[in-house]
Amino acid sequence: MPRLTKIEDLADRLHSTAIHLLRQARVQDSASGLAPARLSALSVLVFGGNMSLNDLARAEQVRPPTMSRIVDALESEGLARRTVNAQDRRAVVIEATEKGTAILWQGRKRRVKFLAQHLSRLSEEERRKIGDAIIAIHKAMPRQP
Amino acid sequence: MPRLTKIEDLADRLHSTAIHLLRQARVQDSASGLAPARLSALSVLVFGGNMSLNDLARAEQVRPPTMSRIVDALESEGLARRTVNAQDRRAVVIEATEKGTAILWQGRKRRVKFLAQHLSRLSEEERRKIGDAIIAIHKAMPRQP
DNA sequence: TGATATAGTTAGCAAGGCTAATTAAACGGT
DNA sequence: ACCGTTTAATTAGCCTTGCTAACTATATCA
Repeated sequence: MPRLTKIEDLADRLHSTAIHLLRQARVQDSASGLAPARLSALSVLVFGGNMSLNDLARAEQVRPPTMSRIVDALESEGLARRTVNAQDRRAVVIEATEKGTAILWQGRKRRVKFLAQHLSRLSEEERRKIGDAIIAIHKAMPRQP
Repeated sequence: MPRLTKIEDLADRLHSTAIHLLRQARVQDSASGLAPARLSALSVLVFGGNMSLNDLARAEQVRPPTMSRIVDALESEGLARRTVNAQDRRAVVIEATEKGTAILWQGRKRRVKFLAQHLSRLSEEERRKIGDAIIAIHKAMPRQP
C-alpha cells in the first residue's frame, strides 16, 4: 500500500464519491428508453444549443465518425435534425427537435428528483456544505478549452 | 424552463459537477493501455479482493456473460486468473495477478495525482469544505445492497 | 434418486468507441 | 483565376462491451 498525502487521500475519496453518486443516478436513465450516448449527446444539444457535428463530438469527447452515427440514430428516432450551414456548406447544424427536448427534460427531472430526494434527508447545514464544496471544486477544476 | 426548488438546484449542480470531474479524471486512464471496463473490473478485484464471477458482475452492475468475457480478456493479458472454488466446484475464484495489481496501482496513482494537483491549488479551508461535503454525500446516498 | 436451483459459459445481437479513406466545400498563395 | 491544401462530414470496417436465450456442470433437497 502506497503512502498517501492528505491531499491525495482527499482526491481519492472525492473520486470514489463521484463514481458512486453517478452510478446511482444513472439507474434513472433507463426510464428514458434512450441509450446512454444518445441521451448524453441530446443533453448537450438541448442545454448547449444548436451546433456543428465537430463541436458536438468535441463536447462529448468522441471522434466525429462516432458522433455522426449517434446523430443518425437521434434523427431516425425523431429527436434531432441536421440542416446545412448556409455560411459554410460543408458543415451541418444539429438541433434537438421538440420531441427530443421534451424527452430530455423528463429524464433530467428524474435524475435531479432522485438526487434531491436523497439530499432532502440532510440538514440545511449539510446541504450548505455540499454547496460550498461545489464552488471549491469548480475553482479547482476549470473548464477545459 | 421548469422551476427548481433550492434542493433540486443543488442536486442539479452536484450532478453536473460529478460529471465534469470524472470526465477530466478519465482522460488519465488511456495511459494504462487498458479498455475502461477491464480497468474497472480489475480495480474491483484489487481493492475488493478475490471473488466469484457473479459477485464481480454484481459489483460492476453488469450481467454475468458480460463479466465472463471481460475476465477472458484480463486472463489473456495476464492481469487476472481463474481458479475453481474447491468448496463449490461450479464457482470460480477470480484474482488479480501481480502484474494486474501493479498496473492498477499505477493507474490509480495517475488519477489521484491528477485530482490532487488541482485540489492543491485550493486553500486548506476549501479542501476542508470538500471533505465535509463528501461525508454529507455519503450520508445522503447510502451504499446499494 | 431424481427434480430443481445455481454458477458459469457460449452464441448471437446492438450500441458505441476507434482509425483510415473518401467526398465536398472553403481557403490561400502565386 | 487557379491549383494545392485544409477542413467538415461521412463511409467502411474493426474492436469492446452491453444484453438475452440457451446450454453445461454441479449442488441441494424432498
